[in-house]
Amino acid sequence: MAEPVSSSSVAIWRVAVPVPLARLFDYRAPDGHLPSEDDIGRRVRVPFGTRELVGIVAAIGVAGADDAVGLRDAGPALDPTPVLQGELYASLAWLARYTHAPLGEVLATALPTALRQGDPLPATHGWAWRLNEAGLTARTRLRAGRPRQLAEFLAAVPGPVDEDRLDAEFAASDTGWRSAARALAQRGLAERIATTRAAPAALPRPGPDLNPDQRAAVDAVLGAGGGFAALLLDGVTGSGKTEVYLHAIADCLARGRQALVLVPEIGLTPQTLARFRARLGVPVHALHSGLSDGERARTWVSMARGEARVVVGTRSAVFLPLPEAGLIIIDEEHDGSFKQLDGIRYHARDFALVRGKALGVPVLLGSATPSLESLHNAQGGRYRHLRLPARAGAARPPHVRVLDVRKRPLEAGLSPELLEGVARALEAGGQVLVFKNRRGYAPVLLCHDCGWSAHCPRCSTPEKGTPMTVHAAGRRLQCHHCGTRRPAPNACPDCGGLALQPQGAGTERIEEVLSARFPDVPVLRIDRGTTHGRDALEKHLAAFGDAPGILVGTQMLAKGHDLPNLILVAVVGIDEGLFSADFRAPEKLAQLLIQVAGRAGRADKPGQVLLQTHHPEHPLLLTLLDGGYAAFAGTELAQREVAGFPPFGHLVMLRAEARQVEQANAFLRAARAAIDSAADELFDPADPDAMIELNGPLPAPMPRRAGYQREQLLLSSPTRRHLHAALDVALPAIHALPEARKVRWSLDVDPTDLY
DNA sequence: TAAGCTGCGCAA
DNA sequence: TGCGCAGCTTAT
Repeated sequence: MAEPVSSSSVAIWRVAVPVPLARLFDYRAPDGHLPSEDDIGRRVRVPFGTRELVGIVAAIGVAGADDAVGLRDAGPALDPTPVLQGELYASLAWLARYTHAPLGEVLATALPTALRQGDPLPATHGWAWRLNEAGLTARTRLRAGRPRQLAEFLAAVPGPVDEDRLDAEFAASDTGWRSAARALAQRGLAERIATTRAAPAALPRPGPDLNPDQRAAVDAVLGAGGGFAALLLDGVTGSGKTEVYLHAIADCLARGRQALVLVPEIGLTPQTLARFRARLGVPVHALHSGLSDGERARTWVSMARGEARVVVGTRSAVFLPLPEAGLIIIDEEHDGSFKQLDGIRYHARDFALVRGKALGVPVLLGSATPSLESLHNAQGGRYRHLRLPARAGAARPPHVRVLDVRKRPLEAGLSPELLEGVARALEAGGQVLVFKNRRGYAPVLLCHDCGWSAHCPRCSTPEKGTPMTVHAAGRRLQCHHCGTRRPAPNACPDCGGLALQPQGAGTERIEEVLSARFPDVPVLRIDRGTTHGRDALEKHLAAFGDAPGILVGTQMLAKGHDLPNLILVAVVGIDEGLFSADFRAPEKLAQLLIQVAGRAGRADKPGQVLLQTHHPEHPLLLTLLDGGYAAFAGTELAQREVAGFPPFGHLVMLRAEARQVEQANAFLRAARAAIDSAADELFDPADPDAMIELNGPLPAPMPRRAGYQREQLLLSSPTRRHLHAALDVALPAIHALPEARKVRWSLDVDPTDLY
């Protein structure tokens, strides 16, 4: 591979630099360096303008001395071997092409912050504890207690004991072993020593027996024979998806392979980790935003070295190296947090599938409410569809009752029937969850007599205007999309009735009303206002306990911490979700309703769900109640097909923001012209799917944010290929537009939210 | 994107 | 003449 470099030629590194420029930059490699394919993927510090940046060698070359004259010198490579290589490097290069983002930015995004900044690779050795001579003799004289218990354990196990093993061994204790170890060390009885960490052998502990459905699902994963397969595990809440994961991971570990589990941001709780750790018998690494840069880099590197075997992580964990990959799991695959909304706008679930295919390992997507994309793929035979219909144990699904609240007197949006239901549940000694997906202010002005609600005259989809938000104690209406304001009408424009009311309060007002009405029980509000930080939700819920009480909150409550005594879920304020302009709103609402309803009655107590609405005849609700999520998905997919929306059509969103609307608009008009001409150039009359539809420029649903005017241009096509081909042609021209200098713009392939 | 130009308006 | 700053150019 290495070519001799004569004195008249120099080795060139073509470096991917983390700047928004879609090209590589050439540097001279250090004197005497023999260019090698092994350079690709190594980090290198390079001068860039007046700055110095850390880039990744993306290609190598040799130049004659004359050609190299204009080139600057790269610093020495920061790594002896590539940090990004093999499948990961290739998949990231694919991602750069797919997202139309510069390779340097994509590669930088994939690296943990510490490595991105050029820090040396962290040591990944582990620590272990052992008793010294003094400890061995003194241990029997120790007082009963945690240090004594630890000393006995260290004495009973031959050799030093890894901290990971101690973590697993003492996982159940609330105090842990670390303070005990410190106490022993202080008395000179025990010592901590560094260990080189080989890949540990798995010692899984048996879990509960699998039911036939779970067994079949596990067999399907194992039946993939270690090759690529996409499997959709479609299982209702409480049907035991995690057990399937654990068995599949245990098998993966037994084959000496690594497993990666992606979970939504809210799903990575200490309880989840504890369950994985207790069962798998190997260290389970967590990767999430709450960790320090150092910890993230350590996990990344130990995965690259094959030392770490299992990682449970959020979105960015999809960038972990998997040199000995065996299995990738995406839990709650429908969850919106897998899509990155700024920077490199990747979708972790979709990228995980790309990686699984490249790695030749099964990818297991789990959800009680699968995304329509995944269901469509399952129906088309691209994914294996695995179902877990039964709830584990004897628990029955909750009974759902719709409360038609038209013409009913409401207090903070709560009907008498709902309040009565709450009272009865509390009297029965149970807990109640009141779910309201808005906090802060009244989101709609609604006619109590006929169901009319105020819509913005200037913002609309083809079918329906967007609801206006009530401000100033009901005196004013404001559109959150375009900023339009007008006084609230006194009478309903539809029926002339005078029963116009700001509809529903946010969670705060609901909390207030419920506290006043039920002063004898705790009322706990859970939303982004009261609950932020990693473990805040778990802590709140743990403190809430099992005694009768009321939880009020937003979608944060749809997940997390099992509440065995929760016997009533009351859902209020979903009406605005029924009429949202976003084409994904029905899907999100259906998923949310199913998820939150699934929280009721998990133990042996039957659960009840009260669904309060002004639109009891809304097709979404009827379909969902009648046929469940599967029926909803069927009708919704049919509508998506008619509208040409995903998964039948493919979208790309071009967004622009500027101080003046006209600047954003001018840029998008010019971009549209560039895309139009690219599409014309590529148009093949023999291929009717080749057409690209352009929609815009239009104001973004939230047209003004932080002082910037935001406009957008939506591209859609029945096939991805044509969309990408047109963008490949048009984007260099768009980058070069004079109008582009006056705006901040971005491209979002497969946008999940159209704003 | 971020740093460093250039050219202009303005105060002295 | 010296400054602040907006608007541009440029990155190997």
